[in-house]
Amino acid sequence: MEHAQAAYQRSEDVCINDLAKLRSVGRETWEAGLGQSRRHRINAHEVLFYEGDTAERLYEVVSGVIMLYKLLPDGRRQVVYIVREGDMLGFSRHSEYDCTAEALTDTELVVIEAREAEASAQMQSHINKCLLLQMENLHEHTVLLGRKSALERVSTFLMSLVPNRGGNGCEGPAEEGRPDTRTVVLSMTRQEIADYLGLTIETVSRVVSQLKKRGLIKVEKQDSIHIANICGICQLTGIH
Amino acid sequence: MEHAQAAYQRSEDVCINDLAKLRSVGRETWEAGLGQSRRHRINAHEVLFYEGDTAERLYEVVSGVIMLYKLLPDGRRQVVYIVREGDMLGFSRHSEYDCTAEALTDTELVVIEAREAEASAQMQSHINKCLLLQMENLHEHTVLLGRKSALERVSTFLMSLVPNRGGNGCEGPAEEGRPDTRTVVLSMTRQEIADYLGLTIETVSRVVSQLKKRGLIKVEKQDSIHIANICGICQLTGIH
DNA sequence: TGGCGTTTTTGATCTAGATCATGTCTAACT
DNA sequence: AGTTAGACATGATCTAGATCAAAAACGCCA
Repeated sequence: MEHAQAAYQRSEDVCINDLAKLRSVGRETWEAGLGQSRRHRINAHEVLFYEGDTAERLYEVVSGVIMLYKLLPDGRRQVVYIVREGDMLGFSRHSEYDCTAEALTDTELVVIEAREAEASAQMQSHINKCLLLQMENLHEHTVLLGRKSALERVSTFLMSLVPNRGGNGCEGPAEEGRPDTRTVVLSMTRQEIADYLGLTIETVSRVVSQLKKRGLIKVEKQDSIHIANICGICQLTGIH
Repeated sequence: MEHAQAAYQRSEDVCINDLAKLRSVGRETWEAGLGQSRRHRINAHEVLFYEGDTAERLYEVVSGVIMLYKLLPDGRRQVVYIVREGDMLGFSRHSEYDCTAEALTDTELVVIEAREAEASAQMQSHINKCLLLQMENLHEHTVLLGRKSALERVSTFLMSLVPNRGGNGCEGPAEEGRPDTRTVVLSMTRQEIADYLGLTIETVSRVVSQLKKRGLIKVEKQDSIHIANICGICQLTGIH
């Protein structure tokens, strides 16, 4: 299973929860088929829509990162999904969004009117592929939240930022001797990471410190982590 | 938001994470359009497919309950979804199932060849609706796993078995004076519930005992719980 | 109806991670 | 370069839920 889908992920810089396959039926294809396709830009920390808003539009992320979260009435927050380039958001089963969508970075989006999306078969097929991707990612994240330790959660999160590595389609380290290394940009604060991983900010911070002390990572900027030993982190994700 | 979808849920015995709307484009409609549509029956605790199996078929649950779960290599298990009547399973982004599907009760299924499903527009639309439903349920469950206490998790689980109550579309108790009461069938062992809620079997058992002591529920059989005060349980779900 | 394996409940103890409390770093301004 | 507010790290303590260990209840078949 580990290497089963390597064929889909040969391109370059494809993350685990990423989109090589989506791209093959991506924007270029369906955008032409739409009557009008508008673009929209939002800045980091702006809200695109709130949970409960009337769901009239879908969005595809052209560049940037968006988080979807839900709040409990007492203020507890859970980030339920991270939407990256090529992925979509704004799906709704009835008339309202079930999550709030907030930009983690400056973001460029394609706006798709829900009415129009329903009419286009190509669009429907694209939506379908995005939904299947999101389902798989959510299943994986459910395991993380239900059964993994803090160390495993943070390690899994770091691995999810390394293209072509960890979980399905892992290519293993490059040839012998090459350093098994990569710098990843988090584009999330410790609080946002905590709310994504079902932890507190302090626990996230402590795990990061522990990985640093073990020499597995180096914190370059708050937002940017150099992974000194990718396989080492991967061993801590709980999937081995 | 609370009462927004009441219109969809008027029929009778429709659970929160249930399917009033799906039924309107349900089996009757698309089954006729398929070349052949086979039925399949499996017994409680039989496995329909394993994680990693080649994904050639979709299934719709006609009667019974199926759980989808994932295992970590050391044996930890997380139940990621419960598939009930009218809902579908067997979705896959590439060639393999990402979860194991095991029957909780004796189950009757409609079998749909993946190739055929792709060809039928009606089927596609039905699949799409199921995916949207599952996404919403997964988002909700993500909040439960990431942020809710054991008491809140078990209460939420119980409420999910009460038709038309809890969360969206809650109708509130019947008229004044009517007992706010219902017997629900779990169709899951304590271990399966624990693996669904991200708890241990002992914690589930203790919370159930606590609810019993508080007079909110009565355990009729191991598998069957009488909720003596539905609103009382709902108050414990964390969503108020 | 009685025996037995399985599931569930209950109790005692332990611990990972939360919570509470400071201290330190960073980055954006003067 | 110096100031400052927000983000991050670290330390001390607490606790919800896990773990370990029996006991009790269930349900099944002879």
